[in-house]
Amino acid sequence: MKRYNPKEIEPKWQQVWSDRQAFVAQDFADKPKTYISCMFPYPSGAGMHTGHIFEHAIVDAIARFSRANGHEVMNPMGWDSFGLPAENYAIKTGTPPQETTKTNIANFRNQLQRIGASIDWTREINTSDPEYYRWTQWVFTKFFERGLAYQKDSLQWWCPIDQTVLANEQVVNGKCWRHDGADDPLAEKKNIRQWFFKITDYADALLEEIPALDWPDKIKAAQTNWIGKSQGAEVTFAVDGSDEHITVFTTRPDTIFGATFIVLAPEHPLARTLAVGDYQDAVEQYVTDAVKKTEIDRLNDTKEKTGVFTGSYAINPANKEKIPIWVADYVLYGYGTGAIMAVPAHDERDKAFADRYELPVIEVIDEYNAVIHSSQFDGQDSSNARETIVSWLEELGVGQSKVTYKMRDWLISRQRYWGAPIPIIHCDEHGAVAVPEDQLPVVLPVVEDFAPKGDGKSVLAHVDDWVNVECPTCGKPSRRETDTMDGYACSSWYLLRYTDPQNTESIWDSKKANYWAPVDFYVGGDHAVAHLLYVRFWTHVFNDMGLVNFKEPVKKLVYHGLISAEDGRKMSKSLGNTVDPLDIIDQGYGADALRTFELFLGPIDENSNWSSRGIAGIYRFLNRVWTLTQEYQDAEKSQTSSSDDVVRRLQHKTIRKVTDDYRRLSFNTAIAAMMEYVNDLYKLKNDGFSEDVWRDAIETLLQLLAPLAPHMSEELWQQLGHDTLVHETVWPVWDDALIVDETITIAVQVNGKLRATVQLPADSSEEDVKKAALGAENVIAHTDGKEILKVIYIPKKLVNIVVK
RNA sequence: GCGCGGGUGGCGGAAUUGGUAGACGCGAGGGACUUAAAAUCCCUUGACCAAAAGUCGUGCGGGUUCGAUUCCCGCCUCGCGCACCA
Repeated sequence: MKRYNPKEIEPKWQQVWSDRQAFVAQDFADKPKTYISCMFPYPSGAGMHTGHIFEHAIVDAIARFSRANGHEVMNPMGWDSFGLPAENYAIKTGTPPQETTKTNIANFRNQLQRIGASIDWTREINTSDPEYYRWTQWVFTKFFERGLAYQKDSLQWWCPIDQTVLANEQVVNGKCWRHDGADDPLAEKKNIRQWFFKITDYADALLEEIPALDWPDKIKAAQTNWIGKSQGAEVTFAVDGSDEHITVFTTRPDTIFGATFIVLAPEHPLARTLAVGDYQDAVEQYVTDAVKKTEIDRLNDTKEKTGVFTGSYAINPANKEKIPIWVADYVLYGYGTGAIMAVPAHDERDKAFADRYELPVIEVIDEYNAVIHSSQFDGQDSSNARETIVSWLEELGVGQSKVTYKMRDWLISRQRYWGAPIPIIHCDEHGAVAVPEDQLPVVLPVVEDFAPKGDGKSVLAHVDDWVNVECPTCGKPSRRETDTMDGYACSSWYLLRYTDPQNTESIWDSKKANYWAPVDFYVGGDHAVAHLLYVRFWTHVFNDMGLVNFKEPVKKLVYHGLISAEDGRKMSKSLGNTVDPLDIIDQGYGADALRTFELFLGPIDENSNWSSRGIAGIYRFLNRVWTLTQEYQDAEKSQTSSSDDVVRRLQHKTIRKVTDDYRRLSFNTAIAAMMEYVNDLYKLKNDGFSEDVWRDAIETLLQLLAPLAPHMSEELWQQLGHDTLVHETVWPVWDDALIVDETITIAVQVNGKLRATVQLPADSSEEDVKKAALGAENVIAHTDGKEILKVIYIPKKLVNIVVK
């Protein structure tokens, strides 16, 4: 009898799959298609740990299941290879990111091959490949043409020592992360010209599609929140004794009679100009300090609201009252108009502020939600008053209804080397000019020294022969844009590139994109808003450009949990608690046990922990499948066996259960069902093997198992005499007639408590069942001498006898 | 603070539509095989009880129902996301 040896069979089948090009996806195949993808990885130097393998085990199980169900499956792979770690490594070691990326990709590819992932490697893409980012840049130029890419000044963190822009998370205790000692200066805020994508133009379109997405509610809610649409009004307040006006945004125009002061964000242009007399110095100081705070700091200061009076007053257009104008950092410049009318009676934050600075509070909504102290509007329902007051303000010419979003435009400039260069040339005469399509890609030049020069620019700014070019429009000496694009730009369209990855003429052939996409299953466990919103945004634009005939890129989002280390902490190299998948495979467990085990840990959308003991249980199970198949092959087989009917029934029940579980992506219960099946077959084999029924039972098992443990399934499939791959045979179908049990077990309750179970023929009538239930020994004991009020009958399940 | 999920044996988890709570696995205990061990196979394993019977038991407190892990109300608690968005 052959022994189960994953080390031998796994490389063998990986080679066979590769030789036969078993997973190459055919365009326009004459069968249903399934397009499935994971969120492509950043190829880090550390490689993948067993936590990462979870995602690939899910993808591969779905891909193989779909293939076995007669679908043409595209399961591609690519690399999100631009990013900071490679660049920082280059700064430290001088090794160009191009090189480290290449090495890391080779490592990732090897890991995926060794777990037996059924990937179509002919579609491999890599975001840092010029042939790829050429089209990222092309999209940028199209966005630029459409007014969706634009430059504007924006306040950014700046390190005065390194003379460089800092990301929010690089500011520690108000100082640059590299210079946060006691003597080091505070980081500053500087106005810098940056590139943005106008995602706000698509706020409504993106919001509208959310309800129809087959995505987890959690992600849909997160995106809805992020877009943050709110209906309200803009109201203009005149400044007393001045020509200036302040426009505020409010969602509660019904409370305008209760507005007792105005608050401006510190960044608001009028904050300084409205400061008068003795108040000027304090306002100046407050604004300077506030601008320096990160938004995170402002958040932490929530408990204590601070602000300063400008000395100026505004006129409340509703009641003509003179109300003071304050500056406070609890008002954000980036939202609404950066100014609010404060209604302390009906807003907690305004109340806290009013309490602290002893500002007046006027109630304008009573406990019945009716408007009071509001002149002609008194008595109206507050929600009704929202409309009538806005109409009134409109008539007065000081207000209009207005929709506002929390979402801001997407800042995409990065003063970094390792990214796709923004394809723009700055000309004195023509301003920002897009690099013409026939001059793309703008190839990232190889440099010697990757360290930032301290001027806040990417090192690209110092590659003179790269930077200095002619203006495409007039030919005069001009300079290239030296910022690169946010990595999220590269990942916003890769799912569509997979449909036509080698196209050198256009970003993709629309026929191919429309055939494969949208993605049927997109598997990931991260990026609830950022990437998953950006990829939707780009696809909406592609739809407007006529490049695809759909708006939404992802039909079903499979959002999985994370597998942490055995100690319950997140797996990380620095904690030293990672588990290397290749180690597990090489220890002898093999890839099949690894994959199956990870899917057995629990429901895929929940978090779980790695367990070095648990995998042994799965390995035992696979061994039993192996042994059973060997014993069948080696045994003297008869034509029929006494347990044939039972075997057949179990087989069909298991097909139904496992198929159903796979369809709802409930892999842990599918595995449990197969274990039960194998355990049952183990007992039944003592009755002897019958040739056909057992062959059928075992072949079914191999087919059901193949999406999870493909190597073993192929091997045993071959041993049983097949020369095709497992998935090339049609997925087993169950016969309902064979599943029906001959006897049924009925639970018998008395007053809802289980007192007995009775066995009856499956076709017993309601009367028979009730009779048997009432006649059960222990039931008689509990009903004897009591009045039976009623008998509840649930067919094939239970009888509940209600007694007094 | 708001939003979205969770809380079931020693542990991971199952119960898909309100119908026998604890499938399957891990761990533990016992047995078979073995000179012995590993491996393998079989049995037991929610708590109380010697056992049958019984009682209790799905975070806590109520409710609806013949019947609630499942539905409703009010809490506690853990995780994740967003966070002064007017």
